[in-house]
Amino acid sequence: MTSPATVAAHAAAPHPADAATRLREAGLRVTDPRRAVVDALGERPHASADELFEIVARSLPGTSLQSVYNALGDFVDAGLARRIEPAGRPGLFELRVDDNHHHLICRSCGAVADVDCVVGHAPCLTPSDSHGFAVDTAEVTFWGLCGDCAASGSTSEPAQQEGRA
Amino acid sequence: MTSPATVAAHAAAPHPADAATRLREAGLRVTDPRRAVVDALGERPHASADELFEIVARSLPGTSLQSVYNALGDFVDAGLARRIEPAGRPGLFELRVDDNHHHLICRSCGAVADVDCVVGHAPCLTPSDSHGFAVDTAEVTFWGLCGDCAASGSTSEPAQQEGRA
DNA sequence: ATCACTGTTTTGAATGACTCAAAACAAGGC
DNA sequence: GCCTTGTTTTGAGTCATTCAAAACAGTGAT
Repeated sequence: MTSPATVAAHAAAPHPADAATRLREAGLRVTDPRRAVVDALGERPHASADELFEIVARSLPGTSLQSVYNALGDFVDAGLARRIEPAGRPGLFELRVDDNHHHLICRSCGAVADVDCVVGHAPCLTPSDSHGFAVDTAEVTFWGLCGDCAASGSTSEPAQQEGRA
Repeated sequence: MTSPATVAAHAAAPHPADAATRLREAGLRVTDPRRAVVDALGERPHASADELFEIVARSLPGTSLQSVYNALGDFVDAGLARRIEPAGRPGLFELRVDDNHHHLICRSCGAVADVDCVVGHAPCLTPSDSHGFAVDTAEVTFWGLCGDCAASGSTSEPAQQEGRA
């Protein structure tokens, strides 16, 4: 975590670079588990460590859950991934880090969808009274029911389901 | 008490009623632990179950942490309290439930302050693309440094500190 | 290509914040 | 004051995550 070269100027690849390149650009060593985690994140945005672990297990059996946690922690530190923590749910990870977007979460099934922030940059909203705080981020989470759950009566199980548009 | 000056059209007492009354009004049985928890919540908004347990222990030793959790859960179910869950921190409870206000949280010491409303571009409060979701709530959390932490160099310990209202 | 240096992975255990369950107990209506 | 039903206690269990030490593997220099 104490990498001398702090934030490598990740010159924001114009298109999804492959895992190894992304890792190198973020100043991280390229290892099999890390590559697999990056790929898993690409395959499934908004996945929990556990879900990523399962995906990784398919392409790289023998990888430990701890390694997935390590990789994710390193990614977040290196600015390669972002972690969101919806109330009452395990943390979720995503690769979209360069824009200030928000999330839409289904109360019933937990599906998550991205919402673009028109403002784009960090504090897109400002409190009416900031109580002396120096605010740097406004985190916005929209709660509701996804189309499927609204259709099926909202009483569904918290089955894991990705909010595909 | 107070002069019944204007017609209080709303059922809820316009000013902080005492614990027992609040409990009864919420349809809950009045017990010592519950009364103590309501009082603790009044004394310290945005406290965790653990903190409330410590406060309760002063006025009512022998109360178990589990009872505090039970009480808080019942309060939330009864609409007497609200629970917020800032990323990376234990859940916090507050008695302000009748308005949809937001929160300002100090990254350094964890102080929390209430924000009545928010100003900014409308699209930030109503998703630009709701991906088929039926949205019912927009939760906004502002992250930053409170005045004290900003002054003392931001590198302070996560010492528990309440953002005085 | 090989080495050493240092970061990474694995294994196993530990933690914090809750939740579940059963038995003892008490609030509130009759 | 009794009875029913909800509440509190005690104790154990869970989940997501973190800590730590030893084995291991990238990477830049040789």
